[in-house]
Amino acid sequence: MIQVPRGTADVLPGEIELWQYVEDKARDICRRYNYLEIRTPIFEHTELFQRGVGETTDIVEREMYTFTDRGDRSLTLRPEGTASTVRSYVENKMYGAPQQPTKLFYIGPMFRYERPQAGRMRQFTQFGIEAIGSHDPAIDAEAIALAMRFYEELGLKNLHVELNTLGDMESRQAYREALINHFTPHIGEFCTDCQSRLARNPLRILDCKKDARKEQMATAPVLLDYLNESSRTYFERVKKHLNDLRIMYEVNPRLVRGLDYYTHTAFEIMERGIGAVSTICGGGRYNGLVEQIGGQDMPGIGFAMSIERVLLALKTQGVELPIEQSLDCFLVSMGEEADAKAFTLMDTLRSHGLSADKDYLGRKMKAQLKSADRLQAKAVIIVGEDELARNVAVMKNMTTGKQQEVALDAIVESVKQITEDGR
RNA sequence: GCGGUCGUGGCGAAGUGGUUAACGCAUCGGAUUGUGGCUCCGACAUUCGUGGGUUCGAUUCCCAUCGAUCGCCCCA
Repeated sequence: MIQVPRGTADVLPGEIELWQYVEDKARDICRRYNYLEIRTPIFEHTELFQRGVGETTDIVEREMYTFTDRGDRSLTLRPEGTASTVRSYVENKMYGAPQQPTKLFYIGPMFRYERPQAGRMRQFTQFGIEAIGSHDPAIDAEAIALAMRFYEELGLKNLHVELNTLGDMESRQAYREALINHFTPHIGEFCTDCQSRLARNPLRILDCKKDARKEQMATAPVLLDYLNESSRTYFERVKKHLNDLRIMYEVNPRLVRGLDYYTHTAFEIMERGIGAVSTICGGGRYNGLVEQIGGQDMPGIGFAMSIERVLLALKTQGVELPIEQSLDCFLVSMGEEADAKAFTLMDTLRSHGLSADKDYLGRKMKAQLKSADRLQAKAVIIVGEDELARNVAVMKNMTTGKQQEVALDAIVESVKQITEDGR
């Protein structure tokens, strides 16, 4: 038997309704915050991610689905959405549009070659936003507010925002060097992971659980001391805007996001209980990225969240989304002629906007009623030979169980009456 | 990339080196010859992820492989 590839999954009827609800909610929230949807290709030139995400990141070093096409081009299934969005922004000269900043959102599949576990798939779906072209700290706060409102309206609780600043490029660079100088003399005592982090991303060493008690950890330089004045005030203003919006957050100086392009604001939204991974949303500011990808020097901020993890969080929190799926009308028929009549009646109902179905397995009346019940049909129309002869049908209200004869040319109204009663 | 656990009908789940692989749910049929949700009766795996090995014999033991799951790394 051929199975789905590892780390991928089918979303079947019964679950797809949850996806649709969550995606509809995302689109509605974005509409209110005036972010417009963009769809970019699912694969891009490999170079885009190498430059955009960063050569030394785990994503680029070991997680990309890269292949060569028949034209000998190196292409990669997108591992995240920001690089593609920024590429499109530059390529389509969106910076020239009259309305700035450019505020975009996307929902779509991303791909990373990893060992699957709870909340981590090789193909997963991200909902993300990007605001490109503004230095205003308020827009950083807006991004976080948008995400939080989205969760709130879905019914998620007990989320917390972790916030940090990485400073501008200058501050970040200075801090990075300070860390390297600090750890290098003792790196032999650290775990192998940390040893590799030293060159790649020394900020990550601070995050290590194994080496957390080492003396060098306690004495390590603190990022705050390396922030220049403008980076510091920027962070203060982001926090003030969040306070103004009454969004609770916790400053976590150890929050270091893995992608190379982040500057200034970095944040994660966490939810305990969806497995080993509790980050439901991650984002931050990327002031160097647009230029890195070949555009002008334009600031940007965005976040991405995985729909899979949102769904997991909803499940672990026991949130019931208001999804109703029921059929307006099920047609039950006995005999060949009546069956043909039911078929055309059904078509009439459908043409009037009602949902309707019938049996196609030649089953008995009892079984047909059972189908109607299982489909949660609000109304059932029963047509047999003698009703047919008199141009009527039995109209049954499945909620009350009551039934009465109705003229065939009045069934649309009759079904509508029943479906509207149910509301 | 590393480590743990697991893989029996549509789903859940027992089981044993030896000639019939429990049970529950679901499904279908009947009791109820034109009426659902309850009840009762009946039907439903030549087969135990796949491939190979050990054995007189394997679903049960061994190896490999694929997959699931949990954790590490990292991330959404």
